[in-house]
Amino acid sequence: MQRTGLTRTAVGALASELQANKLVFETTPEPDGSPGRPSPIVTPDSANNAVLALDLMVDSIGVMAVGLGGTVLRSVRRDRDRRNLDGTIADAANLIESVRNSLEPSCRLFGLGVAIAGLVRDADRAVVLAPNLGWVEIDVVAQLKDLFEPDFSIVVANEANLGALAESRRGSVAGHCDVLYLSGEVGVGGGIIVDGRLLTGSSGYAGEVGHVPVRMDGRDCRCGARGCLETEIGEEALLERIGRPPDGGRPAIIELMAAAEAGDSTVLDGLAEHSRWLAFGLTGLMNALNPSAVVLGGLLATLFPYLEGPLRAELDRQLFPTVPTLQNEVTILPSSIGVDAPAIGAAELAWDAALDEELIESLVLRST
Amino acid sequence: MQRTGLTRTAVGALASELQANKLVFETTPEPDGSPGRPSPIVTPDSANNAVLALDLMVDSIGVMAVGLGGTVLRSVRRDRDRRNLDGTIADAANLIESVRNSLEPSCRLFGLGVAIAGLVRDADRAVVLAPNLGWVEIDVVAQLKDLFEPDFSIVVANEANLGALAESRRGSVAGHCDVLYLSGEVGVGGGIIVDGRLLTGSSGYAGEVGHVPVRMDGRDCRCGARGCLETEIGEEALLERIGRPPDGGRPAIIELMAAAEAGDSTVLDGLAEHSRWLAFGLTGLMNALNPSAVVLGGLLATLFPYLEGPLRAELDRQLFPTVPTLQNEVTILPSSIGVDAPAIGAAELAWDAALDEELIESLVLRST
DNA sequence: GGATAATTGTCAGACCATAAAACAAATATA
DNA sequence: TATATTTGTTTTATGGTCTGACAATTATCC
Repeated sequence: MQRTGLTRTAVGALASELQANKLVFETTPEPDGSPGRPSPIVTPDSANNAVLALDLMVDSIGVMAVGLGGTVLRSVRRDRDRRNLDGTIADAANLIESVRNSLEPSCRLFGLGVAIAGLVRDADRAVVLAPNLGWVEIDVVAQLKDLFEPDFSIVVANEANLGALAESRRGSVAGHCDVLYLSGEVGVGGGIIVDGRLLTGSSGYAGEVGHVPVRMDGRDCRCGARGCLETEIGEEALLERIGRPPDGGRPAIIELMAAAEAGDSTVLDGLAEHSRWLAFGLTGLMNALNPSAVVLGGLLATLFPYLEGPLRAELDRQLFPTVPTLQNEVTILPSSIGVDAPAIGAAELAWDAALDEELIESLVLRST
Repeated sequence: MQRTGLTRTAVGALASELQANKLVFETTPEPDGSPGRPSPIVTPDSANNAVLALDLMVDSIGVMAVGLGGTVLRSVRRDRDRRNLDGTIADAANLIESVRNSLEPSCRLFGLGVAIAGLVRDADRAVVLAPNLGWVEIDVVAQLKDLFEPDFSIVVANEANLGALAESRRGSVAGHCDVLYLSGEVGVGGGIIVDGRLLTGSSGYAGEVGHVPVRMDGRDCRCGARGCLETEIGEEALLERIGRPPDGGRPAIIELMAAAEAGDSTVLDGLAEHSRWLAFGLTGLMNALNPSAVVLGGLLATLFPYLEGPLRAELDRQLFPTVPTLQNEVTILPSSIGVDAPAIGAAELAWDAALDEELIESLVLRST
């Protein structure tokens, strides 16, 4: 019955402890036609137990409250128009306060997860470099901790890494334990899930799949290197490839989608070429990591209907073509969460930290 | 004192249990000048507890006996001259028997680890494809199990993956938890260590870093794809780059080393170009995985003195040059184990499986 | 509708690993 | 020789889980 290998006794003890801590409540189930005494359904009390998530993207700030179990209780997003650090932090603080005040007074908060479009050092959770935010060596936790109790748990991680976590737990590939996530906008980021856990690497910088080099004589990348995947499958590369000004932004993409819809062969050819470069980058990562699923986010999710065909065709040619079964073992899907993926991932991370602490706390309480 | 957080009591109980099982013995230590009662030194009884390792390489077969703690008790290698499956298996069986018979009669065997130059499916430990051995869908465990008791533990994994495991535990980067290993011979393989564990991926095919594509208009690869890293940094590519016949094999490499030693500028230029491609491939993997150490094996270890300079220079240009501290955080070293790395890794894997089983067994024994 | 089977919660007792505390043993130093 | 220091050992306590018996709740069969 239970996958954990625990007995009814132990499960019951744990469940009643969670109930005593008001983390879950039990309901009597609908009769389902099976014989025997029915098991009560334990439901996480998501309305009264939540974490906050903050997503600092390049051109918007998102704040969420996510209940235990993953229910999104509140979600707000506003444009990021104040481009200096203090202004961004102030806007974020205001959003956080408004979300916090909109929650029921009975709702307990267990932590804050922050998603950042930049490199986050694992050791001190500091932002080492966020080129698109204009940050270098910023201690985000220090900037935000005055909003909360002194011991309030704040965790920080890379935006795309958290997007990967969100997709692998709540998104289109929920249940997959080995996931490669790749999200393209102006910048290209990603994340790697191994055995259900986010791969952080030794310092926390893992998952920078946008900067896998794919073309030795390629364009200069904003990271300072040359020929990165980002310079081939980022937004600017796509627009340039199709003969549009590379700084056209979202309106240009919308126009491009319309042209593709109308069958514009220049645009479709450009998207096919785009797919080939995407496949080229994915092949290496898939051969190195052997994921069971690949999720494409951001612009790549938007364009997925036009990318999928040429992408699969190219992968068929590149992914160990001598072992044809290999290709069928991997699922390739667009993101199902979309722009909120990093925030949802940040909430997941905050919950992970909070539940770890809860566990430790309960052990300590027991021993006193 | 102890890193595990256990008390003296618990450590003592575990140690005496291991001693009762004749897995370890205790010795009185040399006086070291510090006050207090000295702790006895527990030493794994490597002479009386061993696993076997079999390494099926392209042109040789290696068999080892490795004691508890990693001591190599026996190691033999012979050329693989019989090219059919039955012949190879027969030779392997003979080698295994001779090694087994050479051990003390008191020595208990806890399992066999097999390293294979091919793709190994995790689910059933079968060899899906070993192009250089000429194998497709071979159940190696079935081929070998008649040599042993019916319930003898046999584990199988990819040769380069096991090389990575060996280097991360017993080799030049012992102690590092996040390691990228890349070994080049005719074929290029590798392995990825995450948090001290071998990354297998969802099906067991992870670590095929030789087939990361690096050049869209590159040469055809034996894997069926085009432009794989192997086609740029494999032995054949190196010889061709320097103007030698690509099938020169080891004699050609020895001659090439001599020319490099003598300062032949064509050869040195070729090795620098080789290093640039190596750096190109490594950059992507390092950005994706953020390892704390990179180990180069096989031909790349042999050539390391000539590759290191240009390799580091190229990595300086490619690895997030805007964050200069990043490059200093990673150690890059040649393999210190050499050709025996896969066999030692296979022994490690066999020990892992055996100790898991020991643990389970002791738990079962307790409860009866 | 009542008896039976099936399934699960709950309680009491036991077990096992570890922790805590006191004591013994072994070493260095004054 | 005495004392301090460090560690092994023994005894007792504790906490989480398992076992087994019993109670509770549902479906099905007659």
